[in-house]
Amino acid sequence: MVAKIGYQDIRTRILERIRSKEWPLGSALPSEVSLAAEFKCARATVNRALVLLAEEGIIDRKRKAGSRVSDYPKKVSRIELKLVRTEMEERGLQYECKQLSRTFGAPPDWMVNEGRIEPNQQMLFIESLHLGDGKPVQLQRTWINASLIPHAADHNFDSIAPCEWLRADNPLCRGNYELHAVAMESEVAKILKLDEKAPALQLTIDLMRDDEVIAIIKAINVSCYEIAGAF
Amino acid sequence: MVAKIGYQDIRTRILERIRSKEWPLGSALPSEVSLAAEFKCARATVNRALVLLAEEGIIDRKRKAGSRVSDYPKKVSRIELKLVRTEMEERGLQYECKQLSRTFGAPPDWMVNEGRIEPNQQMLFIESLHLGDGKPVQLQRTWINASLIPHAADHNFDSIAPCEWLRADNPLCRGNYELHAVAMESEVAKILKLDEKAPALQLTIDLMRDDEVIAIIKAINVSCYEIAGAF
DNA sequence: CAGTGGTCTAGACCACGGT
DNA sequence: CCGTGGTCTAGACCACTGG
Repeated sequence: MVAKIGYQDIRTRILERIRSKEWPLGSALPSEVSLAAEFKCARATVNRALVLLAEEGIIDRKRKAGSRVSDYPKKVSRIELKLVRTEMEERGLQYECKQLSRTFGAPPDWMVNEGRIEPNQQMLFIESLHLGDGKPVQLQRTWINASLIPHAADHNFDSIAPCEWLRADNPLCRGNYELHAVAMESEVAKILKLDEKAPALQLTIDLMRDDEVIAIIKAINVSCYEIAGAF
Repeated sequence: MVAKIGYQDIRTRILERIRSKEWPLGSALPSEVSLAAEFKCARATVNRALVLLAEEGIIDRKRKAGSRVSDYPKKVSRIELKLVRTEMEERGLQYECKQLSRTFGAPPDWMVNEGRIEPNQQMLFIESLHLGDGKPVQLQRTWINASLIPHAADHNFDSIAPCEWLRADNPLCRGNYELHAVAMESEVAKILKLDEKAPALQLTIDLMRDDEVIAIIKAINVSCYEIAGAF
């Protein structure tokens, strides 16, 4: 009895053939039926392998036309945007979050000008500092749309960060993320204990519920991002 | 005859229950068998939906223990690191790539100091500028390990960017990516026509073949990254 | 139209790991 | 131990789309 072939094995063997240029970039793969015959397994098993490869951006699939190796294989990676708390815990650092300020009023000009929100909304603004072993790691500025999340006003964000509270209050809501390199404003630099105009990664999150913005978060980060993936 | 239920439908209905807090964060889901009974479909269909949700970081699954809603749902996103060429084409801009310089020799000090490569390797260094409609968009500095990719020396990277050539030459090799915010060096700023010390996103790619570094790319970017995903 | 991928089914066996 | 998820099978029907 030969060892049974699994979808991971099929994926591996296909990858080998692509890497060895037996199946060059842009070339057509055999159909699922013929691959199943070759590997002596069910078509569903081949299908699972091919679906995986397509998700990874390595092959393109079309009905009738069949599967082919991407001529420009996408470099698709999975990125996990972790909470600062999670990152600190994974590194074994003591996590702490402090609320620095809290105000209520109209959205700031830039937010309206960038078209992120309508000017007539009332926003709860919280500035919070995240520390790892006492050292500043990230400054978060959170604007919560008080018209949509009125009960946010009842909360004190001294121990729980606004982003964590929002996540628990609105499980699984969508976010649009933008990553920018910015020069630090002097007040931010002071808080993070860095030089004025030091370069920093700034992540802007628009938190959406059915096309309505429930909150906007600006996270100014001291560290960097690391990703691993296919090239 | 009722409409047949597909795995996407099951995923949607599960998401609804999580969003409505019928199944709170951290709570256990019914087993695949009971869900299949409830939805009147095969277990494989439920399984496919649950595997999807697990990949999205929304639920955690363990044998015997069953599935439960992640207590801290991960914010997993897919990010596609596109070639500058691809990005320009998608935006309808004229893409162009110029080789600025090309030298050969030992790896630079920082590369050795950061432990990215052994000092005794010979590297081919190419500096190339990527333009969209004539405007500088990205500066790439590529070091190719000439010991591992000797035939790179035969190539002229005046029209084809080193990263594209490498990708075609080594299909599907792995890369480790790091994203940093940096202040531009004055020479770089001059080339990109920006202010000295302007903040920029710098992507560093270590290109690997079986634990050996075949190339290192530093891409200094003018633009930003945008991602969409679950919060 | 005909071949391809997309999906579902009903059943099966197995590995893992709480209890 | 034994229930759970992980996977495979053989077969089926359908939707899409290229020729």
